[in-house]
Amino acid sequence: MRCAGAGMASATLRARCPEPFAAGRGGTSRPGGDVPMRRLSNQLIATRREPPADASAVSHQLLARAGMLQQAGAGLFTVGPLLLRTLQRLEAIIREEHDALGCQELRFTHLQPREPWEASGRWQTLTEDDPIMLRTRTRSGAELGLGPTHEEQAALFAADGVSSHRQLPMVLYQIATKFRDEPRPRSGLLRTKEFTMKDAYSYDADEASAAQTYERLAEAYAAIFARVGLDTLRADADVGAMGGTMSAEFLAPAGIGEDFLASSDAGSYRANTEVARAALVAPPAPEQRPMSTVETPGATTMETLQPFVPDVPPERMVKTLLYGITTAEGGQEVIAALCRGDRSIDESKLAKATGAVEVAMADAAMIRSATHADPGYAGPVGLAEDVRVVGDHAIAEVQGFVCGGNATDTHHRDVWWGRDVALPELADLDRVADGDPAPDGGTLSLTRAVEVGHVFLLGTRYSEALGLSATGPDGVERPVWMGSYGIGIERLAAAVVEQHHDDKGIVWPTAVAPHTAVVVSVRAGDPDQDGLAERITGQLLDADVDAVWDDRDARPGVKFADAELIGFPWRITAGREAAGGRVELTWRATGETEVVDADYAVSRVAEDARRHRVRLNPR
RNA sequence: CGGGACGUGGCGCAGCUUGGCAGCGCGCCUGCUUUGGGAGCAGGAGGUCGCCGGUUCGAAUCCGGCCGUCCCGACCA
Repeated sequence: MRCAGAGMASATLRARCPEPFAAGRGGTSRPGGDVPMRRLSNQLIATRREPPADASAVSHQLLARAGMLQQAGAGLFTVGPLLLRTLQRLEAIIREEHDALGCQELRFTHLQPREPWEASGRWQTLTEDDPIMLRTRTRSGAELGLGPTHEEQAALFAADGVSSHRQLPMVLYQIATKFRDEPRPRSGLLRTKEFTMKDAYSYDADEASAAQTYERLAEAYAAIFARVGLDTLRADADVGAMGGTMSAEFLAPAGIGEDFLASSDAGSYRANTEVARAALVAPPAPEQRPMSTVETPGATTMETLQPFVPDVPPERMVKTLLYGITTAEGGQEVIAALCRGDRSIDESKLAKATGAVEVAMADAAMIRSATHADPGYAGPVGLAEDVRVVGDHAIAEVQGFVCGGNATDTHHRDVWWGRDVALPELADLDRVADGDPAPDGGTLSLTRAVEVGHVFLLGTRYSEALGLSATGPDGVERPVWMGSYGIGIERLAAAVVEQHHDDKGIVWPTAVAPHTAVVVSVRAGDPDQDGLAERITGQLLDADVDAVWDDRDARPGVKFADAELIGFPWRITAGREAAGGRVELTWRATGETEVVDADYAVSRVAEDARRHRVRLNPR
């Protein structure tokens, strides 16, 4: 990395070089000055025509083809120099938005002692029940977890310094590596075992203040994703294993997403399908008639049942599905889950409602023992005593319904809750689907999406467990309200690629591109072209534009294809008209090209860069 | 963890059914020509066929075990 040189633009370029290399040393064989890192000929550009066979997600394929990524193992990736620049830009944007709110950056340890995890009650959960935390032992026998998250440490750090409400509210954050032993890493960078995360922790004296802080962080998240150029929606989410009182996630619609976002066309309702509710209209109750039994040979599904009870619509039926669940303590239990005949059960909601760690459809033997019938005839009336019954809220509104008779080829009709059978425990078990009525009066549609950010209002769980409290204005000491806020950096980059690409490659938004502009000299060695290209590169750098010069001795087609695959927002091409000081200016997103004076190209790109300025080295 | 697939030069793949010299495309190296959309010609380098064991005169190929990777599901802070 030598930085001296005698080329025409070397004075300006030299100013950009790291101090120790900025002076001394002789010339170079390369034409026109010498700022190696600003020349693609000195960088490793390992583009490929074809993606590795293991890459299936578009973002994984394109990042791998662009040479920005290399897989080290399942869910483990080496981030190449170009991708690192993008990650650094993402981090810079996140820092700026957090610092603007007065958040303070710090760094927790990756290795965390067992004891605080014991104190919060999460050691067992995270190392045994759902062993997502990798752990190890020191030579002296101390047990350590490799941090999958840092609530415990966040509570402990604050406990050491916070004692009064006057020090609050406060937000601490870090940007650091997280380790999670994911059972199934997938889709390239979207789900990995090791990744960079921005995690923030908020501290407030009371709930009202905590809710405000939570809201401000959520707004900052929206601002961050907007700057990044990622289309995201904020949605109500599952509080999950974190525990807490409120939670929202930021979902970036993308075909590869693991989450489903239910959103209303009326615009005011959005939720992850894990918690989404449809606004179901209760079917009108029929005239009271005594419960009766109907012979229904072979009617083991809603469709085959319908002809036997033609006057009863599916919404006036109650479906009974039997599940075998595994509880957190390892126990096995049979659950009868009830929903309306026209609806279905969301198994993740069922798991949450029953406290199950695992839910599976019951097998035929379990069904026979619970119902004394072949599969397909289960119902709430007369189930085996030891079967726990849980119903979706919507079934409470259904009366005079049809349900399985717990005898082969038999159903009951005109069943009334309270009269014929007790209304069971109720919970939200309903699986929402495309076209369902939304709570805000609109219609729900489901979209695949990538979860790029998640915010939690935690309450006082961790502060109580770890001794974090503050004295209020009334002189009473109370546990501090905490919140926790995460953004996955690599996943964010991958989501951007999922949303911004075309058949030629990646189309980075300006704010997060590895470089804002690439200057291409069409024929390496042509003095006019090289001279102009280097001059432009220098001018761009002086204008604070992150530019590189593709000075490689390669055919133009290769350079163009690489520029498009890597996805630089701007390409300035010094070619035929270089001698006259004219270049082509190409906007990657549209492919639009115009022939302009070099100075105009520089100012045009500089203007775009200014609009999307990201400070890579703050302070 | 359940189901499915795959593992052969750097990358993508064929060969395996029916055992008999390890191949193709891209990339790489050298030379000449070429030079505005992934160049042409000529020459060349590069592979313990994932690992271990078995069967066989002989194994990339058949058998067993193991490891690794991907996809679907389960799970997911």
